[in-house]
Amino acid sequence: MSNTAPRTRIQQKNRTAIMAAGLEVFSQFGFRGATLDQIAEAAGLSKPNVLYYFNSKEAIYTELLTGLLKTWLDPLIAMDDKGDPVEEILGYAKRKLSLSRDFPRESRLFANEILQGAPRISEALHGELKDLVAQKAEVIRGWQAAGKIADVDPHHLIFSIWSLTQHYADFDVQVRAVLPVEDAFPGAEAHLEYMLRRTLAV
Amino acid sequence: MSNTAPRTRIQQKNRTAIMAAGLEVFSQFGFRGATLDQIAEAAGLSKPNVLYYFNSKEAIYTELLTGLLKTWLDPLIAMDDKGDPVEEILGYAKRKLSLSRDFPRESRLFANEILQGAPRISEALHGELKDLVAQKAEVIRGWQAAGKIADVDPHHLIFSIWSLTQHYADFDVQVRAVLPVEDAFPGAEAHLEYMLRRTLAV
DNA sequence: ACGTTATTTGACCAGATGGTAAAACAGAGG
DNA sequence: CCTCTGTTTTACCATCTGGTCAAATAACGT
Repeated sequence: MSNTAPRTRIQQKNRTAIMAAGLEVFSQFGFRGATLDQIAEAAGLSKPNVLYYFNSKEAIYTELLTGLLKTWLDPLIAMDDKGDPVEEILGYAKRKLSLSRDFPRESRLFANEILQGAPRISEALHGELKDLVAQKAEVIRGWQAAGKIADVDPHHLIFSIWSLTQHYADFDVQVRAVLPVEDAFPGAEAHLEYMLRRTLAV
Repeated sequence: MSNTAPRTRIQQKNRTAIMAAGLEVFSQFGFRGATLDQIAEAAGLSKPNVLYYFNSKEAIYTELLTGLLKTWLDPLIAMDDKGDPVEEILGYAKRKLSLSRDFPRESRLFANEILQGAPRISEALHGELKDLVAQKAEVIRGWQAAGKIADVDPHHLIFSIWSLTQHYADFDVQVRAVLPVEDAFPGAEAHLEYMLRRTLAV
């Protein structure tokens, strides 16, 4: 029943509700810490009813995860080797930061999976992700060879963008606890832009 | 039995073994995902024997967590307002990166706790941590007023150091999957130093 | 060697957890 | 009204989980 094409309207609705509930619960407790009862309650369904739409707890989780990966890679894919180097990299970083602002639970779900050793996604990490990063690292090296940006290690540059942006979603409660202002994102974006412009300047 | 002062040598040994096992298991699965059986097995003890030394699963966890917090704050405490600003900040960042290299499980345990909403440590976040950061932010503002470093938001500067350094411990499997070299840390340190020097330069 | 204390074990328990089976129910088409 | 398909519920199960208890065993001081 966990196929891709939902038939009826009610299936559509309930599958969506379960996915939303799963996102909420898995992102907070990780795969092992989350329970079907929690998910069922959050979705407003009974547990067996949830299992009518998804074969298992794991089916919900993996479907969430794979759906996520695409969203997570898209901003990097959009980085264009024909654009202005600094603006392309900055644009990528800002898109990534927007993801943290608009989809914090998705970010935390992903973070949880990686933290726990990525048992259900390591294949994609060694495949899709590695390839994409390698390809974009080449683009960055091209820009560096042309003298357009400073000579920093492309992989670590990408890591630094990941970490700087995801931090505001994944460590949200810490940021909130420490920061004297309500909304962290305006300051975060300004700081991110400043750091990156300075780092990339030739 | 979860007091601070272990009496006999055998208590010392077993409590240490349990803490080590707890660190291993909790850092991988988070509090809810970890089980006493896993911890007991990792410690080479029976489950009731573990509970002879610690009253509960939670007792192990909280003792780990509080012990950790100190280790985590020390590098920031050591940042001296009387030293050279750039070198002080860089020194802090490097000490933090060393923690990620030498104590990755501790970092992941902490990350797991924050990710899951920090239910058992939010008090410390709003107290000790917030105060310490506020105090060091003042130090940084002092350096900026004296024209020694660039005018970046002190809080976000600290966040960026946290995220850049912890990334290599918390997202270890991702870094390993993507990076074409074995050891990420030499490159990470060089990149971190480069970024920070450029960011802080007046 | 002996009694006392510290440690370890095996048996056990109540509740939670992922999952199943079958019956009850709802809705659409004839 | 009836049947067929899709949906939901009730009752249930095996296993796991955190934790307890009392008995067995090891250490230790004398």
